[in-house]
Amino acid sequence: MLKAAIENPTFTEATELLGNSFAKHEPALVIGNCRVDYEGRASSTLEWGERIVIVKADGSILVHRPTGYEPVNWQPQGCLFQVDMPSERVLRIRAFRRQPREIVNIYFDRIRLIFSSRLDDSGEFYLHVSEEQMKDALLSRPEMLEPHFKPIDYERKVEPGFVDVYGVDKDRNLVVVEIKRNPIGRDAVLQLKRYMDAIRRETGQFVRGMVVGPSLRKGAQTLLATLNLEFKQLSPKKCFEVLQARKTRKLIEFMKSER
Amino acid sequence: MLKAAIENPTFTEATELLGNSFAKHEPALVIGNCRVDYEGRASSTLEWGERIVIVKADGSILVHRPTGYEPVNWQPQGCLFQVDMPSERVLRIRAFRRQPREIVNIYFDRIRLIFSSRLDDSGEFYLHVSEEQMKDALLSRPEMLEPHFKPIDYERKVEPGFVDVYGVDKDRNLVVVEIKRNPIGRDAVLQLKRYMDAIRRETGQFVRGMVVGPSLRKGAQTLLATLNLEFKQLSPKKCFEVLQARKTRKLIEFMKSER
DNA sequence: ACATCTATATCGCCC
DNA sequence: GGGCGATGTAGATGT
Repeated sequence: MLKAAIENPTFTEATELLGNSFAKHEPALVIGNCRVDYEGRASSTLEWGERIVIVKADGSILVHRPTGYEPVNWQPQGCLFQVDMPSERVLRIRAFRRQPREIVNIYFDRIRLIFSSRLDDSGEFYLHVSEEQMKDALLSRPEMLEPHFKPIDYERKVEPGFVDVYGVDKDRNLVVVEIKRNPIGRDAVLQLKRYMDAIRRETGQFVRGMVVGPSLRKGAQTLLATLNLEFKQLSPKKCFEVLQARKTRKLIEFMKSER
Repeated sequence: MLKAAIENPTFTEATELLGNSFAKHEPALVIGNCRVDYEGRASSTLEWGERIVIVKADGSILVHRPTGYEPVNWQPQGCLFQVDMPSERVLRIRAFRRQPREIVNIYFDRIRLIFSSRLDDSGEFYLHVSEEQMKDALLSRPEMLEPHFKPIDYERKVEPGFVDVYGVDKDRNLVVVEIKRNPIGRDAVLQLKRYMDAIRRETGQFVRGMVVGPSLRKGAQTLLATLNLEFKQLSPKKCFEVLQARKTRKLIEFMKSER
């Protein structure tokens, strides 16, 4: 049984551990004194120094210096790794990538630490300004949609699904709003159209339709014009700020009431 | 004396090692089961899983999952670190940044490996462009040589070898260009002279000669003046930037078809 | 596969 | 410090 971590391993130990790691597509980590060559779209050399090298399960590799957010050398996922000893005193890690054809060679003359183990990471990652939260932000500040817009209802059930936000404009026209967190495509526009048709059938009134999101995708622009619908730019960032402001306002009110 | 690396440390050991590391602004590395919260321009949560955390000397921090080129959470350089134990079973690393105000909190419930040590890395990093690529860049943007310069051919065969670039200036004088990636020495100047002589014999016309490269070495300067030749400064970095514009390919294909 | 757009982009340069 | 541009950008999404 191989140990997961070895401090100051011999090159033979390191070669064995890394070879095994690459074969099993397990992540690995090497800290040591190394030199790095890159050749591909551009080419680079990095002279001797102590760095942290991370080899990942998906075939990506990162070389990190002791400072700086960005890796000094890297290879995105999908490349092939090799480990060998060009001489008794050197261990080489080779990361090869096709399309574009690029190679990163890392030569170690001293290894301080080597670690290799399966890492069990199935935890979900959430970026918090969801479509739901964007809706909350818009309800909290309806004037972000347009001046004098008044929301009547949200997540209103109609034939094909739920209307995100539903309200009236300054001329008392009904407005149906479809919110998207990501750039708006043709599908979102057609979804809005279906909701509008349902609301029009239900009320018998003229209905304005608006898609709200960070930006418009190529095809959506023309489709909007064709269907005579509108677009209002609203970024998750802006919504995040609105929600933050509301949270602090509520906190202040709460503190006042407790006083 | 603290060890640089500890496998399966207790939280007390880890807190001590990391506290020491942060105080001395030394890089540190933690591998373990953790949960991550981010709050700032946006906000995010990452649920439990095994990851690699790198804390750097300049106040940057990276949280890497076992796959993917990019860190799942991070903080750029210049933030403040804290380590503590909110409970006996949890170790927290806190990375705080002002402007924009952002916080990353990492909670570990198990630490597989911890490493902390000064890393000695003073090695230079060079981003290269080959002589060939410099030629491509010059063909792509001939005005970099001088205004109104028009290339006619490249790698043209003459008696002693291949002329890098061959063209005409705004007064229709022939121009022979010799490109070097490294500082230009006497040898490169003499090489250019031989090419010029060959072209002059071939065409019977007056020929201007120019060496192009990042800089001139001592002896080359005087030799250039003696032979009445010219030097144009052009760095590999500049060429690299031009090549990124990607106009090169089209021009070369055009010239190939015209040759 | 290729083009286009986003990013907690980061990083550098200039003002 | 703010604005703009480059990045071996990487990564996602639509064609």
